[in-house]
Amino acid sequence: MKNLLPIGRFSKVTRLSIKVLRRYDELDLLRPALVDPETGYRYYSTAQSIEAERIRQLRLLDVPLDEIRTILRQRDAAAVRASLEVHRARLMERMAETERALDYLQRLMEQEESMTYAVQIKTIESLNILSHRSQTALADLGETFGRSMGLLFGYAGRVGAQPVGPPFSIYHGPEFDEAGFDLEVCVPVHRPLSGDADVDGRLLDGGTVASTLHVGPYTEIGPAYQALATWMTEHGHEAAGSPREIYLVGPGQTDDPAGYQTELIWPLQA
Amino acid sequence: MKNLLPIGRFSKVTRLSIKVLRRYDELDLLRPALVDPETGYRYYSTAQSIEAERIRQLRLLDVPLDEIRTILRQRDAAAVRASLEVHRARLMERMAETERALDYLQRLMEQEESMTYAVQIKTIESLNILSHRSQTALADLGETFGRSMGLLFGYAGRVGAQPVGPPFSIYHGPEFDEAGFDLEVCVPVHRPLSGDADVDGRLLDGGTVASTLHVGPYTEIGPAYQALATWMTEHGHEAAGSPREIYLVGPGQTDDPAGYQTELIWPLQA
DNA sequence: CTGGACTCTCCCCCCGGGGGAGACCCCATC
DNA sequence: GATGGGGTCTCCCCCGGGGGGAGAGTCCAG
Repeated sequence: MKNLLPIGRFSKVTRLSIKVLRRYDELDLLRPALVDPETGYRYYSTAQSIEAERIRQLRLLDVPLDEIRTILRQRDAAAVRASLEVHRARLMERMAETERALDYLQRLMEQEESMTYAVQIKTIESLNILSHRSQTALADLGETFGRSMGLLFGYAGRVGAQPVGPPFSIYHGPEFDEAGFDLEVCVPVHRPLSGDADVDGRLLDGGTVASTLHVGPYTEIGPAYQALATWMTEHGHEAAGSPREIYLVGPGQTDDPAGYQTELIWPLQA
Repeated sequence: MKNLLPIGRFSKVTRLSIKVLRRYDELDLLRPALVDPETGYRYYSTAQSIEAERIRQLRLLDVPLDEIRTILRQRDAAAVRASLEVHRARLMERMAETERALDYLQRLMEQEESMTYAVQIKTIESLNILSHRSQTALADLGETFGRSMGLLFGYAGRVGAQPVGPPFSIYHGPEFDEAGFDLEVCVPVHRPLSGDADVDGRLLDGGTVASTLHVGPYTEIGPAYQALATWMTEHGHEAAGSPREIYLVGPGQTDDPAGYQTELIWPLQA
C-alpha cells in the first residue's frame, strides 16, 4: 500500500510543473508524503493531489502563496468559506473597476489633446483645520481615507466642533509614490483646535493657488492634474508645495462615481 | 516657453513614481522631452502627461509593458481600437473564467474526499491516426488545439479521408510543464495515411488502459486525473506512457462547458 | 553492469516593481 | 560667492512566482 508517486508522475497527475512542486515543498505549502533521506527524492501520495488541485485553483485566482498557505491551514470550513468570500468580493470589485477603466482608456486613447479643464487662479484664506497624516498605498487609499475621517470626526464630536466645509486631502512628499505616499486628510473647522495623539489641529496657510474642477471617479482625475500643470507652465507659474483635492461631492453625497466633484488645487509661488 | 518639469514634479502630476518613470525611460516607453547631457537630469513636458496617463491606465489593466509600447506606437486610431478590443475580450473572458473558478474552488475546499469518478480498465485497439504535435503553454492550449485541428482536417480533406471517431490529445513529456508542454492532437482515420510536412500519419498502438469520464469544463478536469492515479496505485497498476484526453463532447458539439464530456485514458504496463 | 531516463541542487534569468547607498546637482539664502 | 538642503543621478540588491540549464547523483530494465 505504498501509493507513492515520484515527482515527475505527480506532476502529470496534478498538472503542476516539477519546478513548482519543488518550490511548494520549500515554501511548506505542499510537502511530499515521503522524502528519501538518502537521496532527497520526493515521493507524493495520490491523496495529496486534492490539495495540489486546491493550490492550483487558488493560484489561478491570483491568490498569493502565503495567503494560500493560511487558507489551507485553517481546516475550519466556515473560516475557509469566509476567506474565499473575501477574495471573491475583491475579485468582483476588481472586475467592476476593470470595466470602467476600459471605458476611460478608450477615451484616453482617442483624444489627442488633453481634456478641457477650466483652470482658475485664486486666493484662498488660511483655514483652521483638523488633520490626520499617514502613509498609505494607492490601493488602500479609500480605506485609509475612511479611517482618517473617522478619527477626525470622532475628535470633532468630542470637542463639539463642526466641519465648516468639505474635507480635503494634501498629497505630501516630493514625488508620487504608488506604494507608500504621504496623505494628510483634513477637515476645516471654525476655530483653532489643538488636536490629540491622533489628530493634528493647526492653521493651514492660504495663498495663491491654481484650481480646477474634476467631475467623475477618482481613478480618472489624471487629466485634471495634467491640465493644472500645463496651465501653470504656460502661464509662468511655479508650483509651491503639494496639491490638494477638495471633495465637494464624494461617496458621502452620492453613490454614482460619475457624479463625484473634486476641486483640485495646487499652491503657487508668490 | 520651456514648460519642462523635473522628474519629481512630473511624478506628482502623473501619479507615477520616480522609479517607474526612470524605468519607462529606459524601456523606451516614455522618454523625457529633454535629458541634460551634462547632468543626466530628466525633464518632461507637460504634454507628455497625457501619454503617461495612458500608460498608467494600461498598466492598471495589467497590459505588459512591451505590449503597451506597441499599442502606443501605432498612432492609427483604428489599430489602437482593435488592440484595445482584443484586450477587452481577453479581460471579459478572464472574468467569466474567474467566476467559474470561484465556484469550482468552493466545491474543492468543501469536500474532503476526492470526487467520485468511475474508473475502468479496458483494452483499446491500435488506431490509424493523423496527428500534429507541438509545444504550447497552458494558456494557449485552446488556440493551439484549434490550429492543430485545422491542419489535420485540411490534410484529411485533401486526401479525402474522414475522421472515424472523436479527436483526442496526448500529453507527452516526462512532466507537466505549464509554460511549454508537448501536445499531440490526434484524429483517428479509417486507413493508414502518410501525412505531410505538418501532419503526421501513423499507427497508434493500443493496449491496456485505465479510463474514466469527466463531465464538465476542462479547467475542472483535475480530479479525474487524481481519480485515475489513485485507482492505479491502489490496484497495483503502473502507468506506461502519457495520458490522453478524448474529446467526446466538446466546444464543437455544445456551447455549454458544463456539458463537455472528456474520456481520460492512461496506458498501463502490460 | 550498463545506459538512459529521472531527479537532485544550484545558479542565473524573466517581469514589474521597491529600498537604499553614495555621489552629484540646483537653487535660495546668507 | 559660498553654503546647505532638497532633488536627482546611477548602481546594486530585494520581492513574488515563475522559467532554463548545468552538473552530479539515482533508479531500473535489459
